[in-house]
Amino acid sequence: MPRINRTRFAILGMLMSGPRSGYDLKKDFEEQISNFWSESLGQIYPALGRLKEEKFVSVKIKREKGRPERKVYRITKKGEKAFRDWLDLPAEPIRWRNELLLKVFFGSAMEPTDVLRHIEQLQAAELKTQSLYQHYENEIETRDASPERRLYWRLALSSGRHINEARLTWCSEAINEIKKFANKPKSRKKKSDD
Amino acid sequence: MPRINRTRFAILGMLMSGPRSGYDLKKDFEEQISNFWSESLGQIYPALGRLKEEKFVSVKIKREKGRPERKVYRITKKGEKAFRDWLDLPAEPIRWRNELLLKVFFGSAMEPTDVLRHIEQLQAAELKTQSLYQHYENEIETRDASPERRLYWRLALSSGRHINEARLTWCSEAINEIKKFANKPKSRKKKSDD
DNA sequence: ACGGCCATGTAATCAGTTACATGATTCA
DNA sequence: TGAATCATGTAACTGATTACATGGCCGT
Repeated sequence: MPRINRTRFAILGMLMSGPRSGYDLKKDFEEQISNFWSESLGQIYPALGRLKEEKFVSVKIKREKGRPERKVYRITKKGEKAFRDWLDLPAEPIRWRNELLLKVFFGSAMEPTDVLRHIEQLQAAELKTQSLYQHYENEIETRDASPERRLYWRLALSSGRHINEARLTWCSEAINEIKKFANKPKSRKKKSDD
Repeated sequence: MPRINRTRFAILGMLMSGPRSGYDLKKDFEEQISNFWSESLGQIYPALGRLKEEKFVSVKIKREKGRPERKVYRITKKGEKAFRDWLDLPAEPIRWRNELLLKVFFGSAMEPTDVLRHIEQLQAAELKTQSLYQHYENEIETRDASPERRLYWRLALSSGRHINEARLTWCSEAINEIKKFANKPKSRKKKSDD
């Protein structure tokens, strides 16, 4: 069966909380859900065009002095129906493609120190992400949205925080295990120059 | 900059531990790393063709009675070099696209019970995955591989286990929070027929 | 003057899945 | 005989990113 196009529904979902331009949508995706979703402008603009043709959205051109022209899209009744129908469908499981784990899996083709380097890079990135979460959580509370919308926003964010913590835990464990392995004299290969 | 083709390196990595056919590769991807990687035959066969042209692999046709002809690929010195060069590069961060979280984020367009249904579906799937991990972990020990290869195999697997646990924790928390919200009389909408 | 942001869009390319096409063997 | 597995490949299509193209405004 053909896969459904999620970009369309991500856009419709955003338009549910008010009309926006393509450019606005891109910013909202990044500011609100970059944690688990991303769309490029190269997808957003064509998708908006198709949604327009199908009458899932309507457009109004807004001119404001001192700014370029903007095409502001508003979801229609027909669009809302389509969006709710999609919401009802079970979510498709994600397909993982994790390059770091692939490299770790092939780790025996490297020196242990090289594997450690890779994991430490992930660890550094995850620590950065971790420090962002507190910031995001505070920001939700400053947004003008209903308690219900805040609840779901918080839940989506907390999912990211849990995964982030899990990755950090794994990094520590993996680093320990690799060091333990590398220090066993029996298992070291050539290069005994230490 | 152009993205690098990871399929090629996933294949080369598999060939590092012995020659295989395209069909074998597909099975190995599924049995060993489906946890964080997947390749379809529609990608494997063309990729093998290109790797052959570039002299990263060599081919031998194997005929065994009672079985169709197989093309068995072996990594060359040149291929090993290319593989190690790729291993050295830092891994690119994964692009998340999580349809379930997208639906949860848009949860205020549904009844809380519908959001709960989605999360419970994820929970059921993750519980299934959880029960698979013990099985996989036992299997690693039965495989004919060096302690080093087993270590990295175990680490790649344990990453999945940590993420799985994190998702299950999140599911429980999310279910609780949504139920708490839905039971607050103030925040319920129409449909007071209970 | 130049960089950065606002704003829209198209084209080229790559990545990836599914369907199509073929054909042998084995087992029920 | 018909389904399942082994085995290889191509074609069609969808998905997604990046580069290209255009142009105005604002601040330094």
